[in-house]
Amino acid sequence: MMKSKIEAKLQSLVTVCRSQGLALTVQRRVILENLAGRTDHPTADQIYSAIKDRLPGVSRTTVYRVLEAFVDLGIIQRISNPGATARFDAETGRHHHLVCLRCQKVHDLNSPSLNSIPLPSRDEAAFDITDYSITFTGTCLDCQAGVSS
Amino acid sequence: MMKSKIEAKLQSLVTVCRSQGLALTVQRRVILENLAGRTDHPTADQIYSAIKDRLPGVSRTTVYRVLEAFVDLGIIQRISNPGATARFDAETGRHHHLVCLRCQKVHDLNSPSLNSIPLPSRDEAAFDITDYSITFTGTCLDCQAGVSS
DNA sequence: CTCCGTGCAAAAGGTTTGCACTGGT
DNA sequence: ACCAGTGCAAACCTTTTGCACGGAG
Repeated sequence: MMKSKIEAKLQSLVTVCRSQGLALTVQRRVILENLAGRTDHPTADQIYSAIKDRLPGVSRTTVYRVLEAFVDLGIIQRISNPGATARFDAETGRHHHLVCLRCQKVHDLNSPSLNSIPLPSRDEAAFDITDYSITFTGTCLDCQAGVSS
Repeated sequence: MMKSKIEAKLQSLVTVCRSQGLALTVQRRVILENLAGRTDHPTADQIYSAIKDRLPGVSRTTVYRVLEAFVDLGIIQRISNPGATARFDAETGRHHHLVCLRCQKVHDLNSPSLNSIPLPSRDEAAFDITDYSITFTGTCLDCQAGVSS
């Protein structure tokens, strides 16, 4: 029953690959299976470590490439902001961010109503929450106007 | 009037430095002034590029070190998840994340009430929002239990 | 005067790229 | 058989670290 989630993922991989004419390689299957089967949010390298036993000779490069392909296909998600380089903000109060998926710019959003959403309880989250920030993703008006390639 | 925000930041820098016995160097002032004066969320390198005219001979290293110091002092904020390495998630539906500031692990949080917060309007945000994700920061129960160094 | 902070250079990740080969369709 | 996908090695980019000098407190 927990397994069906993994299988659903693998199924969508099959479907997407078929429709896009992409190769359904062992590497892709194993990588997706591994990622779908864990609840932490591994880095590429952690996935590499986890699968290299089952897939001897697999290379780190492949893991990176496969993960990137999956993200493009919408099968998996990359968390952290795009570009993965640290960004800094002089605004230290609680505020939120609008990340443009096209140009990757980050805009601030101050909205009082968003600054007091009900926090999950310590018990519900199994976590001691001290703060939060909402990241909205979408397209900024500039990018909508100048529709480039 | 817009300038007072920058000055307030510089003022807090002065205060903090005094109270902590830290040096109030030109580099620190210029870097903070630059960051406080822009609304994008620059990377360390973007700040470096911006200030190297006004501060010839400044090194990238210093920018990194100063920014890190500011983050520690609570004067500025680092956005993107800690560690800055990309993490992947097979869960593509809307869900939220609990990031432990101590061990940097990322946990999922599914909470129906958080999945339907009122989105800012397109006009309010000047942005076409397609999705969002809330990142809660704090300490996970494991880290609270095993209080390590 | 004493250290903290800086600059340089080099190291240390993490990620990407070029090229030849292998394997899926 | 063809072309996408893979593996390897090297390149690349961002960030960190060691060490000696210079300026702030």
